[in-house]
Amino acid sequence: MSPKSDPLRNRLLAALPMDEWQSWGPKLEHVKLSLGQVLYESDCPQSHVYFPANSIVSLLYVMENGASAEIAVVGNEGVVGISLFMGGESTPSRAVVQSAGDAYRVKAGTIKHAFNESGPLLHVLLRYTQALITQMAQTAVCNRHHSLDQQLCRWLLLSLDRLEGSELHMTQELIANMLGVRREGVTAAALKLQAAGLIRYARGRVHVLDRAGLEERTCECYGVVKREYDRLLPEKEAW
Amino acid sequence: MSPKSDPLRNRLLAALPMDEWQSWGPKLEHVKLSLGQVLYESDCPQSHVYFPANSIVSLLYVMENGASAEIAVVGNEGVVGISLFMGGESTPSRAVVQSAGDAYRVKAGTIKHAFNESGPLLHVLLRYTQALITQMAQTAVCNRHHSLDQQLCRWLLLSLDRLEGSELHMTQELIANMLGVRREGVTAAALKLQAAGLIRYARGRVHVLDRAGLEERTCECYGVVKREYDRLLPEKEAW
DNA sequence: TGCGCTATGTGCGCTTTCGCACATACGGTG
DNA sequence: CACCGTATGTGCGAAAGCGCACATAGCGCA
Repeated sequence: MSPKSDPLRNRLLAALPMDEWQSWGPKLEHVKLSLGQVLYESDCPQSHVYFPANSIVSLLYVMENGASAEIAVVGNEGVVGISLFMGGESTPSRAVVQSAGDAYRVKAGTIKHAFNESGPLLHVLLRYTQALITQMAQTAVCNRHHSLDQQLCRWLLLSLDRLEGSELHMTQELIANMLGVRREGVTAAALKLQAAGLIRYARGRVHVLDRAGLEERTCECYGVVKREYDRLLPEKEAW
Repeated sequence: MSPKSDPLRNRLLAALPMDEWQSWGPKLEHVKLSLGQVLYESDCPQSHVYFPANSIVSLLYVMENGASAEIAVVGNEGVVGISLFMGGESTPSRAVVQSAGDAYRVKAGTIKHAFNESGPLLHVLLRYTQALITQMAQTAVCNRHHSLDQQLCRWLLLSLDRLEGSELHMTQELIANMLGVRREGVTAAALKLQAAGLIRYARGRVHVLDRAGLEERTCECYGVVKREYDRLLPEKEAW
């Protein structure tokens, strides 16, 4: 096998024990990735997982207005298309080739089959992990592009979704810590929300009066995260 | 079982099929989480995975200067301590209780044992996923707290690590897209780096002249991500 | 050789957020 | 009920980044 077509150039593949190679080797397809090529589109079913050799792939989130932010980079240390084995099938981000080169890929069905043999707990946890990853990615995007006001709305809604009732026990100081901003900034944003009649608060208690109003005022990030959680972790159905 | 001590309040646990309950039920320990309680500390071995019932836990990254940013929130839809089943054992973030309440936990050894039965490919991919997650988390932190100059250094280094040689084919426009900033901002930052003799560039080609210089100028985020990748995906050793 | 496209450099006013200093106000404790 | 600690409100000037407009400059192709 010539070095140019050696799957071992990918470190994940290289890490597989010899006996695994018996089965995985024949399933790998060598492909050339060209600059700008899109390996998967946001929310679309993915056909393969890609193991880059000397290419680089960017995972990026494209916002409704077209602006974008990179969430992560993948090179020969990794794999593109984790949602296929995480169980979610797709993700709300796009994978674009940032540096042309070689890669190896495996069909979606093949990789999924390998994981379907594992237990139910595994599947539950992996699906959850994918939702969590979406939340992290969206946090990064939101930090970059959206106003403190919008981020506060997002934060309130995400917290509210995880609580019974409509009251949060949380000082502005604490919220500022969570969002990574100044306490004064949170004060200013909270004042606006209160003036708009969306919340009411005092000394470490925040009452959400108008949930729909918050949803209107927040950025798309909240919805993206919410929908991913709902999609990946539905209320009851058997997964 | 009274509602107050019902593990089914956690949606992940609720999603397990009945026959799984036979084995997992007895391994769950009911615990009260109090406000501010730290479930695990950055880079420390984690003793349990926690399934929140009506409590909320924040995952946050604490920077060297003490400033912090929340990476994600976990409530009854999730689990705290994914690194235990991802294979990394620890993560560079901290888990803090944001809203007191009940949770159920399982000993680290128990959960790890359940996963050790699965195949090597699974383990490789899960470990990689954890590294990727760290990169996303750090992106979020970096977007919030660090200057464009530092972020450009981080980006160049992360890309360089994934390439042979010291040249990047990438216009400033493209880099701006990746970082989610204006092209002019990248121009300004690149000029500074060039003036400092760290890089040289022209029309879509960037030569890195002084890698150590970039590492000095970038924020801690690069190092955090790099070390996590090195730790989770070592060059050769059998995992 | 010269034209045109694309990449890069620059100026300017605006907005958001920061850092700091300090004012106010609620509420639990003695 | 008075006090004090903590929570919240406010007013600066400074800095970073944005949006826009436009200037310059290198490379490829006719």
